[in-house]
Amino acid sequence: MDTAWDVYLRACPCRDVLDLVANKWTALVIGRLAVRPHRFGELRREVAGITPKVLTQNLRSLERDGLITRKVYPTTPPSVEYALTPLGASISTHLIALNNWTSANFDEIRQARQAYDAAQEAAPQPV
Amino acid sequence: MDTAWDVYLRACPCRDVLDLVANKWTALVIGRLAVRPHRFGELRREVAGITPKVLTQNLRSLERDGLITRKVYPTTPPSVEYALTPLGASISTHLIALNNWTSANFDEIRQARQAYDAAQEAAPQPV
DNA sequence: CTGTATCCCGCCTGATACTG
DNA sequence: CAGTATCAGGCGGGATACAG
Repeated sequence: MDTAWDVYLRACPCRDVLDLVANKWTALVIGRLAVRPHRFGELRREVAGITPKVLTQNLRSLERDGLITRKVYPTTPPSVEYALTPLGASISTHLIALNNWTSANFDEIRQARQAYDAAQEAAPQPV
Repeated sequence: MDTAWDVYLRACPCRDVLDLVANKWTALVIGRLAVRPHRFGELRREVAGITPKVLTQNLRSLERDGLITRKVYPTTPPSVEYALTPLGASISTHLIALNNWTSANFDEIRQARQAYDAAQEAAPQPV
């Protein structure tokens, strides 16, 4: 077939890592785990707004990629602890750097957007 | 309403930047522009597999965020040049760092995936 | 507590064709 | 050359309910 996707993968090895941070939640989850190991319920609460299904999906994916570990404690109320692996910790650094960049440049981006939008409204194309 | 999305935005200012790298192409485009300014057609060729529509969308979004500039030269065959702004250049650094991380750890991730998948197949849950 | 099962929906993406 | 228009599809995400 040689679809656009194939071409794309060939062109960019960074695809995988991008996919890692490309979804809405994983970066958040990693950010939480970078602080300390967390249990499922803790993540569920701290990563506010995430549904259990999606949280599970993310956790599984991260586990599969070797970025986090999943440790089950066979206690009567079952408890599971998720923690960053060294690999996960090493990428969390970059994620945090990216986050810092955002914090530092957020205002500038917001202003750029406002300016852009204002310019658009000022000279709208006739319908 | 207070949807999950609202909660999410409240919880994570990094959302915006994540959205920036969250889609399939923007990081690629920025990567290209980090090398040198490009014209539309050049990007279209170098970012192999992207369709003009999606490329336009990405470019517009990036422009709106103040990460790239769009300069139109009113030549007879119209030509448009896209280039990184200082802001765009500064984030490209992090994107490249992330890319380097991937290159460095790609094998490890691949192995983790294979190991995980093998373990899953070895002990599949009965249907 | 830690998930799983279902169904639904919207967005991003893509293919193709067309225009200034 | 540099886009825009239109239509369709897939995939991730979301809500709710249920289970071990």
